[in-house]
Amino acid sequence: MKRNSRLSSTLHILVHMADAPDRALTSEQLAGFIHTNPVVVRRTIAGLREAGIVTSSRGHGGGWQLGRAPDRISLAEISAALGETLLPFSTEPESPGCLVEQAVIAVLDDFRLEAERLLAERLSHITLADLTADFRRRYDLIGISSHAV
Amino acid sequence: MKRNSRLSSTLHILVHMADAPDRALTSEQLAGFIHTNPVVVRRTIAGLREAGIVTSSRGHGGGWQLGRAPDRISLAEISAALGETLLPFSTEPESPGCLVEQAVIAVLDDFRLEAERLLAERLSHITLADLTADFRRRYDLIGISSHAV
DNA sequence: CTTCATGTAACTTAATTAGTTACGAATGGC
DNA sequence: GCCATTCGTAACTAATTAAGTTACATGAAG
Repeated sequence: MKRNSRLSSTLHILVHMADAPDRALTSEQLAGFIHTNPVVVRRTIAGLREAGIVTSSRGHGGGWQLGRAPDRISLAEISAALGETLLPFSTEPESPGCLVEQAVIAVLDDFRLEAERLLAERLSHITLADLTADFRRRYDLIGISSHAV
Repeated sequence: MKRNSRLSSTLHILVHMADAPDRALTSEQLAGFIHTNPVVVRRTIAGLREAGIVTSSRGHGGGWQLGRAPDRISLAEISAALGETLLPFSTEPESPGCLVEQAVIAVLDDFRLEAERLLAERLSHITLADLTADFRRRYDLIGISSHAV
């Protein structure tokens, strides 16, 4: 799993879970999808469990399942549950007392606040169901073209 | 200089340059403002020179100056010249051929495209002149309150 | 009571970036 | 011409962060 791909890797995993709603998938299986380690998976999606996006169970037949219907799980919630920041830049003071820095940070924080609100709003309209629908569309297309050839 | 503070550090530097339009500031002086090394400064703002945002000159009296008026330098240009990404997540394929991944990346890239357009648009309306104005406002306020006490 | 699975701590490894040293190339003052 | 100054850049070191790994305790199912 690459450095900044926690969101896409997690979505990948979740779509697989949405695609097998009847059974629990183990961290080992999930790790296989994104070519990583079961422990990394458990660590990564631990926050999703706390947010109710997924549930986990131990022992025989245990593993991971969605906590609710895919159309009620938005990318905004997923991103937040992963603890991801939507904007990459920091605005922590490094020279407290410097008025130039204060001005810079004030403007940047204003922008950040507005931007994060905007991005979260947009992400809240994209659900896991949209992703699985897109996946199925691709799946059907491949099926058709395979027949055609 | 902290890890994700390249944008705010660069803005800090640029406001100082805008505040001294008559003379060139050396990388050493600029480094002092953000508590780092002259070489780090030169490296960081090298891209701004290529973008025409700043100019540099060597030798006696050399150093850095703004390449044009502060009200014609937007945060969008600065951010771009720094090579900063506006969104932090990666969408590079790690399992080429996996339809689930393709669906995830397609949706995420759509979002990214739209989001980057939006953020850049907003950043293009904030100029260095806005930052210096904010700085001067703070400066005057402190002056007044100092007098009052 | 054995097997399978998660939960989590602790450690190792890899990648990235800041910081540093060093030196070459311009530039301007004398 | 020569020297001080300043950038440009390469090469190296150090610090930080996140992934990967190992190990083991906990709990559930048969």
